[in-house]
Amino acid sequence: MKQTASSHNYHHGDLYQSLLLTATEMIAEGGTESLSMRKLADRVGVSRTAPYHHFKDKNALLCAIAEQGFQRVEALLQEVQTRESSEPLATIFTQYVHTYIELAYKYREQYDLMFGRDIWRNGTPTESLLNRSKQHFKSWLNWIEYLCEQKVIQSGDSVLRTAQVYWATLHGLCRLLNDGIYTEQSQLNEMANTAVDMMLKRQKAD
Amino acid sequence: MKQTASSHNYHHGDLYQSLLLTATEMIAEGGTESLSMRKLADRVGVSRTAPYHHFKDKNALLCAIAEQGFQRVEALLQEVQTRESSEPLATIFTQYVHTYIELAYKYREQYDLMFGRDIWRNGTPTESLLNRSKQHFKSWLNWIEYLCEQKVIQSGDSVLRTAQVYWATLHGLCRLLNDGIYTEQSQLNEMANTAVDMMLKRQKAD
DNA sequence: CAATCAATCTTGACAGTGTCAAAATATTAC
DNA sequence: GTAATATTTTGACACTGTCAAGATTGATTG
Repeated sequence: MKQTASSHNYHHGDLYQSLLLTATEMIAEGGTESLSMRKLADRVGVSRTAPYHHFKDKNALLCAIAEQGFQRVEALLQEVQTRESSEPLATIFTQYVHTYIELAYKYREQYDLMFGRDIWRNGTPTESLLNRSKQHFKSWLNWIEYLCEQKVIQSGDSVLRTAQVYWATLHGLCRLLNDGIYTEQSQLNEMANTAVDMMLKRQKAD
Repeated sequence: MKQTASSHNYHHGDLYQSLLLTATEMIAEGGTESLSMRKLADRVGVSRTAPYHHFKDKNALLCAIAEQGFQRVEALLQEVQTRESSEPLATIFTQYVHTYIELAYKYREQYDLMFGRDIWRNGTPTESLLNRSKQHFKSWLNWIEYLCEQKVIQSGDSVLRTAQVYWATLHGLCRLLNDGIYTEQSQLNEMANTAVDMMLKRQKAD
């Protein structure tokens, strides 16, 4: 009973990709909680336990999705640095902050997953995810170092601490937005500007 | 079959308080996830559904616990303001930041609950919790306003935005710590200092 | 004191969850 | 074609939140 069309009889073909894609969709729709292995399997058209041959765990699946999120923010960071020739650094930094927040909001559920308890407290992050997240912070640190050298942003005693605090600020803003504590996005744009003002090196101070 | 001792035969006495207390303990031990209504009931020595006569929901129970957390931070904020006569404002502010972070770490699981998805996304915050959290931010805002007036901390265009961004920074730091992204507390003390430096009004700037 | 009522607690039940073990099926290698 | 391997399925288990109906108690009447 073989079908010439490459459709789903028994072996699905590329279940791995299908699972990853559909799971990402489901999370985008209703958050991590609305994603159950069983519903996912259903939606992909496969039995309950089939996913377990492609992902060891639900945790592993979540890590894979989070990893894609980190790829995205890393890509943004890289891309933004290529604009250096055409724009002043302060402008680029400002743009980055705004875009980061926009991304975190657009993919809010995935963002929550990336930094949330599901992975970092309940589950255990995959080696792969761990590497990618560390790598991303390293990229951020490098950029901040560069911006400090160029006297674009204000730095305290240690550049490392500065990078940490600035990222904490950025992350804090995103969480505020995502957790619905300040729901209005208009407010958040202003907040982002205030934050940027705080970070940028001032020309003069009275 | 009545017992003279006031112990648990059928009516427990003050189940409400017992539940609240035990649930808080369980959360402190293993986070929100390790708290199930059934295990809680077991531990208190009562049947599965008994808690439902004192808390409408698991959500309601969580909200009650979160509310206690807000009471604690509100108390800290109030207490800190009484020190004004004996210490300079900048010192008080610095102390507050450090204490806030310490509290958030000491009661990390409860802190996560206070600002986490469980309540603000999955569940729906109780009216009572909503009021208390709004009230607390108002207190914070008032204090920041005062500190701005006294030229103790740096302010951007809007005091409201400043209060929001500063709180976001503080909150971001706590999450970094609590989510185990920067596990070492020594680092966090330095980070707190860097953050405070960023907020305090500088005497001179070059 | 006895009887009623409301508060409180229990048992039973249902649908849902993650995931393990064993069996079934398809694909690939020889 | 047969054997080995990869993939999928069915069955099962322990766990979850919570609803409905019944049991037990303490308080409130007469």
